[in-house]
Amino acid sequence: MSLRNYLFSITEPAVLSTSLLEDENIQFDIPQQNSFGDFSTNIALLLAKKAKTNPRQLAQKIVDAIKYDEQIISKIEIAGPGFINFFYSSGFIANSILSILEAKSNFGKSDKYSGKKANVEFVSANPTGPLTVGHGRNSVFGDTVSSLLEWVGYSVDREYYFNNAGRQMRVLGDSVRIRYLQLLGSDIEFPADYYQGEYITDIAKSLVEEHGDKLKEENAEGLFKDKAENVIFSDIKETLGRLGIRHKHFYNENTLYEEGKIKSVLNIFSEKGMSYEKEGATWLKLAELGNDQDKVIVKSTGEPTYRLPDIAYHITKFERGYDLIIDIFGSDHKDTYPDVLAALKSLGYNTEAIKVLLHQFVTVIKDGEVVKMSTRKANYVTLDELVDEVGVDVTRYFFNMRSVSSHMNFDLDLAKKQSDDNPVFYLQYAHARICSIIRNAKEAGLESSTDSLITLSTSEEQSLIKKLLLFPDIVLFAANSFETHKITGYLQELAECFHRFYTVCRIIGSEQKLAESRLSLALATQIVLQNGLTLLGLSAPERM
RNA sequence: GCCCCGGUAGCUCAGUGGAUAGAGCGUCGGUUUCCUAAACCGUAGGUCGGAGGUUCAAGUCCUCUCCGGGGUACCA
Repeated sequence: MSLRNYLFSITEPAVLSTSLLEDENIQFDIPQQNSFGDFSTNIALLLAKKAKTNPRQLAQKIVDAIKYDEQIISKIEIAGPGFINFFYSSGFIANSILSILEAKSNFGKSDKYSGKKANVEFVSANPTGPLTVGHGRNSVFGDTVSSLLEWVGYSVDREYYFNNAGRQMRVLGDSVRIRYLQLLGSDIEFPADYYQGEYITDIAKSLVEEHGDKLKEENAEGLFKDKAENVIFSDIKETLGRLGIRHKHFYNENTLYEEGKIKSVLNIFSEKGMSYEKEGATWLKLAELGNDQDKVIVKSTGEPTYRLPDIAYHITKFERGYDLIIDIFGSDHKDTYPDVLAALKSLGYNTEAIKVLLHQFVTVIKDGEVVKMSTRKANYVTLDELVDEVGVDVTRYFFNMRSVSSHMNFDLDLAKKQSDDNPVFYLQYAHARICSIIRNAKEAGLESSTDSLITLSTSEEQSLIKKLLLFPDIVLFAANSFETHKITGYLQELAECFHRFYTVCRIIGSEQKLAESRLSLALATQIVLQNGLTLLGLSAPERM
């Protein structure tokens, strides 16, 4: 039982006994100041009005009714306007690290959602060019959210949705074709709105090498497009692979056409009277569903707009039996998904199961200037270049350390310059330090023991243990809110607690029982650091 | 016009309606006969964009407003 759960178990009956608890949830916060205890609740402040009494009197009444184990809780105080502050006994805290040492790599995991299936769709960039730093945020965040969900029991399928047909891809194929002709000496002009990137020329070069001038009469959509798609897609997968990201499914939009799912959705809309024809196009009655206005789902050219396959695609996710469906988009998709959700809802699907997580844009700053990202204009910094410069760990850490709702500034020069002094190294260093202690202890013949954990009583030791015990709560909280930056923030605080402990509390050379206990504490810290780093997809180095 | 996100220390950003608003980097100063100084300790730095309101309590919730970003297609 976590520390928080124990408090709930003793406090709820006490509050109930005052006959005041109805729908109020008892919250336990960790106060900023140690003098306010290990945990604090404001329940008396919230219920005072209902109880027609003042908060402090009510708090006293509740405290009097709390039955607790004095081995666990050392004291309960009322403070300020009516807070109830709980102090755990230091012996109980110290012995709690047993749970960490026993759980090992499972510490922090829970089975809260076991048996549930989740689908997390992310990256989903069409194969028109290399992944950029902008895609990096989506990729890393999506992968980490997936891991978080796995840690709380979900079975997670990572999915990549792509489209290798349509106008974009025609332009891509034609871009390669024109570069190919230019390489063969043609003075044909390269249109300004075609893909300007150098990778296009590279692909054209390899075609020249493979086929000579035999492709002069080929059209854009055949070999040129296919070659471009294959090369680009394998680059994308390689980049993701470097970051440790592997999708289980690559879902091709084309499948929806081949399997008749587009037609079938169209038929349903038509049968239900949800669509109509106007000016040669097919419109969906979104206004009736509470959205701003009706939107086109099939253009007058006969081509569907993106909404139609998106709807059909999400239907397949429901059909595939997912309990939780997560879509990770950049903020530029803000106005597209409400249409899809409204349509799905009207078809009887439970759209509560769909969570659309929008992340704000990454502003890349290079040489002191903002880089305006555009694949078409070849004005971008690729994700590969970023990984080359700062490494996998820094890249993953950086994209996970900010709330996704915040616009992120990514100063490349700074990231490079600070790579020796980066926050990720701070916590990796804590891990390496522990590994070093373990090596030295072995040499000195010191073995860890949990027989006298009660000797861990200094404020540095106690703070560290309390921080360690918090990990499962943080994981669950982060998973429920899909916030990976809660994990990076927590690990940062944990490393800080450890470094302080390390500075003040010597292990090897201390009195035997104390040394054994402190070594146990170091081992427990190593477990939590390693688990946290693993969850984020970062390495836990043994030496630095 | 309308919709979404942001505005908190010099910079980048945390901050469950709670007690004296925090961290990292940068400033300035200190710590090493001792398990890794990629560390630790201290210092300075704030009208939480602005104005109203709700509340015992507002950086946090509501209204209005200013600034920056994104969107508002028969593009995706």
